[in-house]
Amino acid sequence: MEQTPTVRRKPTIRDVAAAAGVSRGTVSRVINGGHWVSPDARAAVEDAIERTGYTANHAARSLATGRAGSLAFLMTEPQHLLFDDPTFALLLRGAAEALSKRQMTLVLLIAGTPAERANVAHYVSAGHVDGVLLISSHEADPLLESLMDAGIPTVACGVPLGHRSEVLSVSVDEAGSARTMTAHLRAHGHRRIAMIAGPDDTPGGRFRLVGFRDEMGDDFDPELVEVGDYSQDSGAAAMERLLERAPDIDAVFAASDLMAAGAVQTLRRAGRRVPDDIAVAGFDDSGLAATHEPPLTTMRQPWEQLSERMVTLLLDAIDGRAVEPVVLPTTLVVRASA
Amino acid sequence: MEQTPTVRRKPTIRDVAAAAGVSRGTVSRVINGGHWVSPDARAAVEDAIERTGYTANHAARSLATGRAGSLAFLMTEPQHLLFDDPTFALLLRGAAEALSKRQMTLVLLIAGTPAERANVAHYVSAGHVDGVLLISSHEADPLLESLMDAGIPTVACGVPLGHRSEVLSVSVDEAGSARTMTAHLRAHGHRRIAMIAGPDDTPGGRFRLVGFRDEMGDDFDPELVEVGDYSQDSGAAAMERLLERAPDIDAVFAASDLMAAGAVQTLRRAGRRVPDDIAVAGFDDSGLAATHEPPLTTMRQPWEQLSERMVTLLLDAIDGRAVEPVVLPTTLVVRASA
DNA sequence: TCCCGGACTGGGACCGGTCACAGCCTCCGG
DNA sequence: CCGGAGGCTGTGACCGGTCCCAGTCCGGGA
Repeated sequence: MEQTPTVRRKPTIRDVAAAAGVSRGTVSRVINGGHWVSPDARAAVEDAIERTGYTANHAARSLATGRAGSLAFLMTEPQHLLFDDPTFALLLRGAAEALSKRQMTLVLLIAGTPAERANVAHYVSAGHVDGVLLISSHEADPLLESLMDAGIPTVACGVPLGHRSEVLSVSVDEAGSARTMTAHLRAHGHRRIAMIAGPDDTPGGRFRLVGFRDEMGDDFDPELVEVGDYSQDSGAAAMERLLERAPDIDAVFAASDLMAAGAVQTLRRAGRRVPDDIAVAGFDDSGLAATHEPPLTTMRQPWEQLSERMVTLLLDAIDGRAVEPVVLPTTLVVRASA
Repeated sequence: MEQTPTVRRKPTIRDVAAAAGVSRGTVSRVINGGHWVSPDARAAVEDAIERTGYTANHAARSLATGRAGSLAFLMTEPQHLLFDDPTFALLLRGAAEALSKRQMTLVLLIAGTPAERANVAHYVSAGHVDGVLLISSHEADPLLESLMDAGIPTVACGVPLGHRSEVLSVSVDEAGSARTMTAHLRAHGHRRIAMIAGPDDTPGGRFRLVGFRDEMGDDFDPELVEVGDYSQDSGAAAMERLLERAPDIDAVFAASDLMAAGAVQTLRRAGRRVPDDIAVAGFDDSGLAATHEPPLTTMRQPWEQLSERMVTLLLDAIDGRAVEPVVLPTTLVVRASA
């Protein structure tokens, strides 16, 4: 008789039970906290787990408990932003770490194309994930709407515009942050302050502009506002338009560090020195702000907190605990550019 | 009698079967390709799926088939690289898209701390994923070793150093690329060419230097080599050391765009103009190369192909098809800096 | 007319866990 | 000596699919 090669199967909970001389139930109890288990049994099971090299089967557990043990990190921005904008990476990393602490995992979903967007809700319902971390939604995003209709626990990054108010979100105080930065610029004697705002259909685009306008008060001049899409190129282009229209501006507040970098690029080409001739301020305190030439004065978003709070909020919502949107403060970081 | 709120359960395959008037087996067959199913039955099932809003339960399928339907994107670099280096984002996005085409998902794993690294192999065995895309391994990485020991299909990005040769990988022709760039610099009349190499325990660090040295031939001067860790700061620091040691260099070849950017920063501070006084070349053609001031001459890595090939290679390995490591070509992108 | 094979279908067993319940033992109070 | 309460344990049912085998139906060749 020939010896079968014995393709050693992965040990299951039954193997562990047999090895420990107890039942499946007891093993399960030990694995999940271990209440109502005698010290002897617990020791035997732990020993058996060690000996057999047992690892719980995730799919089986998922099936039995009805929970996936993972969350989706859903990005809906057009592609170029993902690999240009360092803030996404910050959020992603933070979320992954927050989850790994909890023995859960992050599933990355990119819904850039309309086709991809269309089946995200469907896909998410398939039980892949317990909830969704929605990154950067534009106004009245149908995707968010369909997630909510499907009853999928969702937490947005930034207050989603144009939705029923119950949408959960973690955001920063956009308007207040913009007021702080504007006040900083005014305190340094700048009067002709321009703003390169973000898209009006994003919270950062809309409310940072609101804060800027409020703080400027009577000095606010709509001529000095241009809009970009947060990218460096759009900042450079906006700066060109501003310079053409109002060559006398003495400060620029951009709604993202990338746009600020673009503005500096344009200004340099135009022969203006930063900050001597014109001050430039950004927003985000993304990685590039500190290494930029000159280093950017900016509003620091609390990235670690943002992702951590998004995760806790979402998990609370999933577990049915009482939850409400979170607003975090930002801090002014003064560097050389303004 | 009170009306129970009817918490409508998600429809299962049995509900569909009942609605279509067929058996579970037939429904399952329709879902999976639909061979050996009569046109009538197929139509009835498809209609029933539509009506009931059925979505396959991923965990159940996973349990029955023994496949997770997802791959891990495992990053082992120290944290700061993730959010500084845009190349990671490129790979990540490419991999996510390649998988979404195949109805699979990407699970993001970050094993930065030793503790995290320690249980990755254990974790991966839990059945979360079918295989691992390993990003950026340093020499003789014990993590890779334990993944291989555990029999987990793994594909590395870049040829892992210090391992048995059977490790699957997708990489670019590092040495050849470096020769191409070096030849380009020499063709433009540069003779005192310095190199800012990557860490010697990474393939990009080691083999790009090899290519540089080979191409330089007798003109190679070990004095003109400095090592960075691919980050912008390290490039700036390396450039400082080079300038101090050999003020007469007329070109610098950095093993990453970020380090090239750092070098330009240092050169600018030192009052040297790029490219007039000194040429600077990078590597990667990451997003920043084109928008950099001046735009960077660099070697373009075929990012989309890299991630796509990593995924196909890994899936082939998982399915037990014959596979071997892949090496892709790079292309020289000439911009203003060199 | 019978038999056979191919197309199609139904249903039991199974994947590896969790959960709820029943049962056991032991100890204590009445 | 009995009843009962706790602490602990074992077991059957179940989660929602897939797989595979047995069976039905039907048409065509002998």
